[in-house]
Amino acid sequence: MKDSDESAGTAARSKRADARRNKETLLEAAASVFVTSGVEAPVRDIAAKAGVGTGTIYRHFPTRADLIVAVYRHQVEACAEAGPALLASSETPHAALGRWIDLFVDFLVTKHGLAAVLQSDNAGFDTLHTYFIDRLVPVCAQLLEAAADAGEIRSDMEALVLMRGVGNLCIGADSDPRYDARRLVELLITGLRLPQ
Amino acid sequence: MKDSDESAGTAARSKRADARRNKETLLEAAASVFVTSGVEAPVRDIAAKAGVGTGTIYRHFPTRADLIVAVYRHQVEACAEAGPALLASSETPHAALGRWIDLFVDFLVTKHGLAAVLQSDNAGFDTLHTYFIDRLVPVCAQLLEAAADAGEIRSDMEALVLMRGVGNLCIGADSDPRYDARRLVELLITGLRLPQ
DNA sequence: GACGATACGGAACCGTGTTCCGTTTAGCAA
DNA sequence: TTGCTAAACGGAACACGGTTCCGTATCGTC
Repeated sequence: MKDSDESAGTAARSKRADARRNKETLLEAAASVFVTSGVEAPVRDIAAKAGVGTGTIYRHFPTRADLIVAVYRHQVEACAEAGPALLASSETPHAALGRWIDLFVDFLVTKHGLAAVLQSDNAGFDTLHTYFIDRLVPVCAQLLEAAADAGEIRSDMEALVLMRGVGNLCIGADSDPRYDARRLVELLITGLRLPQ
Repeated sequence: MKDSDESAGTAARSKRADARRNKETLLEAAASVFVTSGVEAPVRDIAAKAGVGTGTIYRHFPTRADLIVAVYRHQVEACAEAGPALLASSETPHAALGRWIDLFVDFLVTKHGLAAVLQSDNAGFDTLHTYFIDRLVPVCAQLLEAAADAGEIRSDMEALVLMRGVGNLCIGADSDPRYDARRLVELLITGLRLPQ
């Protein structure tokens, strides 16, 4: 809640009304297009759906990645906030970790193509990388540390590596029904366990 | 060894000498460019390096993916053939599986960007998918079955899924030194183990 | 109602893979 | 050796993607 949330803010005087309206329209159009055509949908398609020119998109979102971030921000936040909650409510830290990773996988798998775009080293998606990493890695780290402290898992796995691994496993999970990302992730988490 | 291997063949009469020479030049140029710029290097770069026009590339290799397949065919073949060999020479099937996966990871990780391109659902890379899947999945399946029969691992993991998982884990392994694909793959294989 | 700042639209640009076609050349025959 | 033709070549042109630019339209204020 740092910007673009005008509903309760006292500031936000500078933007023109039509601009704010357009931004909202764009977010809805993008969300809708992402559902049907995947995250890799052409910018022009989104502009068309929203009934605006491409230039308008770029004024509101400097790059495609910013648009993606904006569309999914809420869900990423929810995922991030679920971490501590699960830790508090689960029997063991390892169970919390498992459930949290499950949430993360849910998120990635349901957004057609998001996982693939998340790892693309295509410069220009830096915003996307940075946002996901900055927001989620600390949460994952907390869960990992708790589980390690409880002696449930090995302590030499960095959150960043695990997150990227899970993210990678989710690539292509939608486009091929034979591929079972969730099971592989499960295996990965199992492999993390210390032979008690 | 079905075509393009003229050295010992009695056939191969139809192609003009310069064409054969160019194909060879192209393969070398592509291999060289792939090493320095990655598998995603522009076709034009490869053409330039080889000193030919882009049209020439497309006459020899109908699509970029065909060129990639041609460049790496030898190594994929070697990997495929290593499967049965490892199974015969290792103490246990699970050890053979581990070593074979290691070979596969070696291959993917050292080819800058190959893993990423391998999974891209970008139609047009079908050739690449098909070749890898057709050639390597049966080998992996054989290793998995042997290990399952020996009671070392769970028997409900399909080779295709495992291979794609391992492939996915290798994505981006080169571009970020903090990411440790090999360790994640190890974890995955560990997770496969039956609690003895 | 007028006017200046703000926002808009979409043509234009750049970098991809791929196709197309006029030009060149290898290889054979006379 | 010379001439001919099918094969191969080169690279301009096309399609398609993200992004930029700028003339035009609109908002909001005076």
